[in-house]
Amino acid sequence: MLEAKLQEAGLLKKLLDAIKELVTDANFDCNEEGINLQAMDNSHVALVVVKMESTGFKKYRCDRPMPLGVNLASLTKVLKCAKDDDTCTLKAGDGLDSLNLVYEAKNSDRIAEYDMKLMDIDAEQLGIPDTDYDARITLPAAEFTRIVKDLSLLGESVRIEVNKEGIRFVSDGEAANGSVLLKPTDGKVKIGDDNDDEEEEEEEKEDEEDEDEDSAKAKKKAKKQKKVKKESNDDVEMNGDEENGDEEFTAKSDDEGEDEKEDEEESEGSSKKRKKASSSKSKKPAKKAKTKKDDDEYSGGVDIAMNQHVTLTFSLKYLVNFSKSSSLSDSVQLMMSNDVPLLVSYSFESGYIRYYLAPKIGDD
Amino acid sequence: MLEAKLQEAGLLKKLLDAIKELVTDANFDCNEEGINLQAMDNSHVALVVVKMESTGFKKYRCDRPMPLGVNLASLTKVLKCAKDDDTCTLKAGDGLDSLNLVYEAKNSDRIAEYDMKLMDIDAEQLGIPDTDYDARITLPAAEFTRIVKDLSLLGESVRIEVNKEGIRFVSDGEAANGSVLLKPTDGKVKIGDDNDDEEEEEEEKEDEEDEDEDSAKAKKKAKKQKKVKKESNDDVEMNGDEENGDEEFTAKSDDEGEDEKEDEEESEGSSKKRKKASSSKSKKPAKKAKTKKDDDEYSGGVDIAMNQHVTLTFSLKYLVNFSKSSSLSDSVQLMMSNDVPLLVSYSFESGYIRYYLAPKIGDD
DNA sequence: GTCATAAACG
DNA sequence: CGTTTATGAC
Repeated sequence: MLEAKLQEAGLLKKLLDAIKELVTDANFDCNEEGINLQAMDNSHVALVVVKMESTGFKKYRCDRPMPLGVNLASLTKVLKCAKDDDTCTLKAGDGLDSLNLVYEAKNSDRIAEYDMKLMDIDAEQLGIPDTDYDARITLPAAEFTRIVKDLSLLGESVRIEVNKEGIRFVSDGEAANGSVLLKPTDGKVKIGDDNDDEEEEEEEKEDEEDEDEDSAKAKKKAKKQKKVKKESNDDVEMNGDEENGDEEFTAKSDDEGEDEKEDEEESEGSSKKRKKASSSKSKKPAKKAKTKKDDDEYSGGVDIAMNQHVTLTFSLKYLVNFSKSSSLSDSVQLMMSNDVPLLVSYSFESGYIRYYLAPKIGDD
Repeated sequence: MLEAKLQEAGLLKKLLDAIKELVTDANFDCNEEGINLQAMDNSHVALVVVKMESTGFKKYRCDRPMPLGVNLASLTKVLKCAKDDDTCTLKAGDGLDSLNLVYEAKNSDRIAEYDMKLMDIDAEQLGIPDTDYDARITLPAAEFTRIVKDLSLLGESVRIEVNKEGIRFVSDGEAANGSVLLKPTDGKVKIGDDNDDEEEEEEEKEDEEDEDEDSAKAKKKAKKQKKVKKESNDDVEMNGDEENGDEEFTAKSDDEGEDEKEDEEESEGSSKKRKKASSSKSKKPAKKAKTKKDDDEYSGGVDIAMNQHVTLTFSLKYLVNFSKSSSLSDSVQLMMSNDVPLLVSYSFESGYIRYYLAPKIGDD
């Protein structure tokens, strides 16, 4: 049995607005820790992951894991019937095939109740590799939206380049080419170990990257992990030691709604520190508090950390779609490594929405 | 000859916006008391009645009754040429087949003049029964709009239930069912005689409703009439004694533009008080002042008075259409009796727009 | 306010 | 089936 009371229906509305054009049906996997959603987009090109932690709810109770198969168009309609500041209580019985939503207006006698049919969705859950990203960029969500929208007017794709200058978005179109460069607000691209206090190391890194990246990386790994974790502004880890770090999503057949955690458990064994850091992300109150703090404190600037130059090309159509999530957060993080899917992450209080998009091959 | 000067062209614009999608052509029946419009919607399911009392005009003169046959699309176009705060003077000559409109900007030398062709409309005037409604609900117009729009996302029809809890709107759709309950703002559904000062009678009523409604009603009729009239916040009578109360519209062949008044004269004879109250509504300055006062004073709450439980089902499409009139008033009144057309009424200074909609039979 | 899509109409 | 019209997105 699930009973989850959200203080503001608006959060759910925004989440659905963000994903409903990408995904038609998806399981809301509810368990005691919260609600997770994971789905490939309709054309099976992008992966959407939503997490709403139980602590983000005013009331939360879920006795046992329940995958709630939802048609997102239906849920969107039902949520349209809520005002943003209504409270929203989700209820689902163990054996029932419907989701009950109750909206209560803040200071009013209006109570609206909806019952939405659920469906069985054959969820091919994907294992999300816990990638070592070579570049992490935090920028204002509105800035990202603006850039991808602008460039989408010119061409189909955008090449994103991260180097010590900053991050550059380049689109070549029929009629015009466009290039947008964002420099880090503090003027410094945090290089290598993500530590801008050690300037000499920064220099060292720059040289290495252009010649012998792998050895440089290997050499710095252990240090990087700690430092990135310690000072980064975000929930997404920039580095890890797993050998599967650069692989694409691997299909899994289970349906247990704790995929991310399980992935970590399955694939990790080499680094105790990483494992701890990684799983704390999805469970520990300490981490949640940090997320909230980050959002509240986000200053509107551009922050760039990288281990090596990254250049990737993506379909703008998808990035534009992802950028709809900017209603959920002031900032967005881009995580990139060469030849690895881009991770676009919007964090909100007690949760996040993340998108993974495979790069185009070649440089079309 | 008609000459009617409206202080604000905006009023006419709003009225046309409200009905132009429901009705294509209609007679503006002008007489010395004002301008009335009465028309079935294009699919002959709903009835629209508009009244603009002469006192609502800055200048008003109409020597003899004139039905002005107007294509509403044309009039809408012509009215688009006026600014909302322009004055608008309507002129029509006795023998002429056109309507002259003059717009004068408030503090300007701009005078615009339009002539619109009139047409002969074979108006089958309908006699509107002066129904005894068993439930009267006053609610914020925006709330009503919101509810019917929301529910129209889910299904075609809405079942409206009025009972001592409040008013409930229920829609069953393919993907989801919805139910919105509005409780009266003061917490009390005024039951039976509409008098909430007599609590013990309220209790008594509640019991009666569930068992022997007719006798209870009969017993209380005389008192109800007075009290409802006295304290109700609206222009629409909730109760009356006529035997034609529960009949549907009856077609009339005349075309004289004073239908409502004539109806009253024709059908009433039993209750002097009612007649007086009813006709004063459309004529006396005292009543107009009250209407205005009501609008000004409307507090935004939900007020419910009922004699017995009412449950009716309506097509949401029409209710959504009706709710476009909310630009004309902050509040809307719903008047309902079982098996009788719903009356939806928006009052504005010196006039109103009303819609009648027959309930669906069965409960589909 | 304009545009694009979706429903309604002929 | 094409046209027209209403409604929602930008």
